[in-house]
Amino acid sequence: MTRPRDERAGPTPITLRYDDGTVRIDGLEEAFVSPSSLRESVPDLERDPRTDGWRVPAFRYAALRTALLDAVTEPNRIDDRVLALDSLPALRSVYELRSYQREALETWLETDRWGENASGDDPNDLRIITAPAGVLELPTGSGKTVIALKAIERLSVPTLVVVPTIDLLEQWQRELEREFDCDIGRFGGGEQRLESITVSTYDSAYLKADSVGDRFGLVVFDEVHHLGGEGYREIARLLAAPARLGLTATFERPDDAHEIIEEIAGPLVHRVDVDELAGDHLANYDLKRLEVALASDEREAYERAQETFTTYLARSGIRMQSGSDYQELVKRSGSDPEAREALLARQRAREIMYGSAAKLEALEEILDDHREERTIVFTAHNDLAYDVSERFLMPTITHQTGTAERRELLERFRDGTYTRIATSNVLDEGVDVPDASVAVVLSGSGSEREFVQRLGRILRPKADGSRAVLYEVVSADTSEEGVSSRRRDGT
DNA sequence: ACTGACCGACAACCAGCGGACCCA
DNA sequence: TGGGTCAAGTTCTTGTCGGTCAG
Repeated sequence: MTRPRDERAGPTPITLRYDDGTVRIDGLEEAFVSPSSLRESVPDLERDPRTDGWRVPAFRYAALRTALLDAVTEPNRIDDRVLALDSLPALRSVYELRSYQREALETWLETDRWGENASGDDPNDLRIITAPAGVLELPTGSGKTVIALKAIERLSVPTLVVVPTIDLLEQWQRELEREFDCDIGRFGGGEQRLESITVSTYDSAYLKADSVGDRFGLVVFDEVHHLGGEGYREIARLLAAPARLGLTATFERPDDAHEIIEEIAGPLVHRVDVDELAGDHLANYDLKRLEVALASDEREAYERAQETFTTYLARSGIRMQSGSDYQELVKRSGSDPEAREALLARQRAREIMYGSAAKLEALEEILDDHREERTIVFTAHNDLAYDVSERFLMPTITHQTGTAERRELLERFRDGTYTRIATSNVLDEGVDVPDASVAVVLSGSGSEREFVQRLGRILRPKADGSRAVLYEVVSADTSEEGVSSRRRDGT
């Protein structure tokens, strides 16, 4: 299928093509456009010695196009062949947005950075009237999916939706099929099928992006914080899609990789806080923190392990003030057996304070207080999850739980056969967990993201309007107090 | 069709105390 | 002078996920 060449374009137009995750630019010098002037808005413009042209990573396409339209007097001299978009039936979504959802969507739409529509005779350009790019931060349970569905409807352009887990892959596929009544493609879970609207896992998108990067006008990154990973960020770089929407409940990352996400997916443009929605669209909630003491033998073992750790630090001159100091310790442990011993001792200390006997006592009381309520108990380690399971006779889900068993347990939890469930990190993200009203964080990391996700499990509005409770059980006089305050910094 | 084993990716990982050095 | 930066050889362990392949 060839497109008619524009006769009025005069001699040698600038040609843009998609090529393996990049945009190839030919005819720049012939049109008297200086590459250095383009570099201001397209920093990674590079000469390609093999083709004697220029090249940018595909994610710069929108910026490149805008810059070129500014630099060229006659728009016709740009022959834009980057996107190869299929036609799409008119999309109609029946969802009514809530007011905060509408506000988020409109803010995102206003981030348009598409240049004026240039070569108007190309059906491929006409489809895209705007190219917004940005990230929305909204709490779990606030209906992020619905906003994305509306965004897809508004742009009505072939769209790739990228999600972290197979569970989410299936949820999105169902939603999209129901909403738009057309075939939905799928990359992931053993299937590689391209359609105008396609859902993909991050892993499959990583494998396919360079070959299908010209087929979408819009890309939606669900749980966009994953895009900060070293490998996953390539996905966004290889796609030419000028419109980008990122969704997450917790945008900022401790490693500052959100700055990279802003570059490749768009800046954070709108955020809604949990407390703005609590009581109205989400359940009201209480946070309770219980401190428990270590038993004397635990205390002794804890101090001994901590001692081993700190003595090594003192002897080796590591200051342990920031993350890089910790990295340093880890590096040394590769060659220095004493450093390794110190790290293992620290690990033992953590296991002791995370799984102390008194925590199980405290849990017993909590469970007594909430007998008939649906309760999820979270732990940091599988061992503790299994301990809880054994002592209180409640089912456990860890990553070792098979898919069939996992599905059955969640189903029974949903229908009320089980009112309690214990889990490690499995249910933090991406799994469709039935609503609960009580969450007990028996142990966990200092991650604010983990905390927010666990809190999200109890925030769906209750039918009777009752409040949800999240308990944190912390070992007193241990470094867990610091861990606990770190994770709650954002709330 | 499902399962288990394997692999790679990702994330969290954080006593406190100072000292040498560089640059504006 | 005052304030910010920061070591080297490439890195602990645990937990979780997706993709792949064999049976």
